[in-house]
Amino acid sequence: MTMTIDHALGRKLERFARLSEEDHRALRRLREAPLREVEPRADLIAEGDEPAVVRLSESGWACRYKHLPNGRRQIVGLFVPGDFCDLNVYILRHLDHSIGAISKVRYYALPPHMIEELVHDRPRIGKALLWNELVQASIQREWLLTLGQRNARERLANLFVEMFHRVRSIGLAGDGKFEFPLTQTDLADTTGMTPVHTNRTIQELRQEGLIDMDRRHLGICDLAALSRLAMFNAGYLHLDREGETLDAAN
Amino acid sequence: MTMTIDHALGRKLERFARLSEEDHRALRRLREAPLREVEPRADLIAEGDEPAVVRLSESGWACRYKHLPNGRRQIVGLFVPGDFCDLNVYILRHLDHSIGAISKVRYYALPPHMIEELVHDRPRIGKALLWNELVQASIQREWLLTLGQRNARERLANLFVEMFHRVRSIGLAGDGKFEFPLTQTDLADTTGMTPVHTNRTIQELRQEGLIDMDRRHLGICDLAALSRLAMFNAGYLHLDREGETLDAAN
DNA sequence: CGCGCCGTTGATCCCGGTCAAGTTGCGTGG
DNA sequence: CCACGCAACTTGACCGGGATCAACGGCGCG
Repeated sequence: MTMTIDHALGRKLERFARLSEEDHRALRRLREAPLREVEPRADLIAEGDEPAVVRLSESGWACRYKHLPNGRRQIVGLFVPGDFCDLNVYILRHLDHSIGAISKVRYYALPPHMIEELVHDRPRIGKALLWNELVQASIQREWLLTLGQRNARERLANLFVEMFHRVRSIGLAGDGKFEFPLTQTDLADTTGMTPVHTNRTIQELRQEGLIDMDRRHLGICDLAALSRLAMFNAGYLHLDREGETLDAAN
Repeated sequence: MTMTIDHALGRKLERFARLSEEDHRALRRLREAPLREVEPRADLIAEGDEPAVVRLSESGWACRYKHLPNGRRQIVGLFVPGDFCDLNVYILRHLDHSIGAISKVRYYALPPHMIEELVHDRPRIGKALLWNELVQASIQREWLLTLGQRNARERLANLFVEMFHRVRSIGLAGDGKFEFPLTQTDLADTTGMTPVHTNRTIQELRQEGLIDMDRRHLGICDLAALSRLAMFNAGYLHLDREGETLDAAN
């Protein structure tokens, strides 16, 4: 079951500001941009490239990652449908990281002027986009906390709970079970651990009845316990409808 | 030796866009905002507070940090003079982290409308500020790479080289020696290690003739070797004058 | 002059890394 | 329909970087 991207995106942005019918129309117009498709494991854009377009994910999962010269890889961000991969980075001359597809990804390649016009014509959307970027930055800070201070079980637990909330917020995980296409190696590169230890830790969580995970699905069996283990603090996702005040009627 | 903040800030922003005399005048006017002072170890703002002003650091070092319920602390960002602590976060309802002073910090408390007017009146400054935020985000990504994939020596080496470049870019470290007020405990909270291991690792780097560090100064003795050890890749700081094109004359 | 923070040192432990082999499952082609 | 191949997952044995626990020394400050 797929959903149109302006739907997922609109749904996300509405967490910050209630959008008018006109706003939603403007978002739907983003679908006029070319739709591109990349296979799993392929790059959307690689480090050093000059970013020319803004990528808006339509379906599939992708990740932002960086390499060290010794070959080690760190995933520094995950994208689900409705996420902008690089809303602003076209400002920078060269990209300092790469973006790769995890599952098959389809995305809209928006020319920067399209964003600039959208922000100009629909200031409430512009503000919501800024808010969205701030949430992304907040997630990055939480990931720093995770890598610096959480142990193996806490790292995985926190990632699972976060992604559950993020996927649910776009309406794709109502029942606690959702598509989760990361391999254990991807998980290892995300949590800064080895694949072997990632595997063993996942098995622990499984045996304790906290999660139910197969090759491409993740089930959260005991959200409360998992959140407690992770020391999950929902605040950083800013899930509460912060922008009740910023109403379309105003 | 202190320097006026608009000087440090202007210098930084000019890495992206050449500013006109009018632009510089507008930056200088930021100094009309109230100047506040906080003692070392005190907070500028704490998690959960409602951010009401934009803080522009004038002198001293500060850090952004997060706590886990078990008491562990992670520093997720460092601020030197001329840095905005939270250019945009007043958009968010509640702060998801705290900002604390490391040395004595003086900062301008800018009302949000002052920034909004500045960005509106001087679009080139607005664009330079956006660029500056993107560089901050890039630094966060590199820190994720550090915490996930670098070992103890590499972590410290990378931090030292990064801060050297950042301090030099505001004109405070011409000779490779500069003020560095972090305690070893602060360093431990930044690198995700224990104070004990931080201490031992610093001693290694000292004995190898890479650094020269006393209670509040850091000297980079062998920048090339330290950069190599850290696998430092200057790209993420976007130090090259990226915005030659965005000239004030245009 | 004494208290507290910071840096230093030593002894010991353990979480997670490393190395090395399987095993399972799925897509591909004969 | 089966054989093959590859990628992902699993398991076991061992190792080691960094954590932990516990003192102690130095220096800045009241």
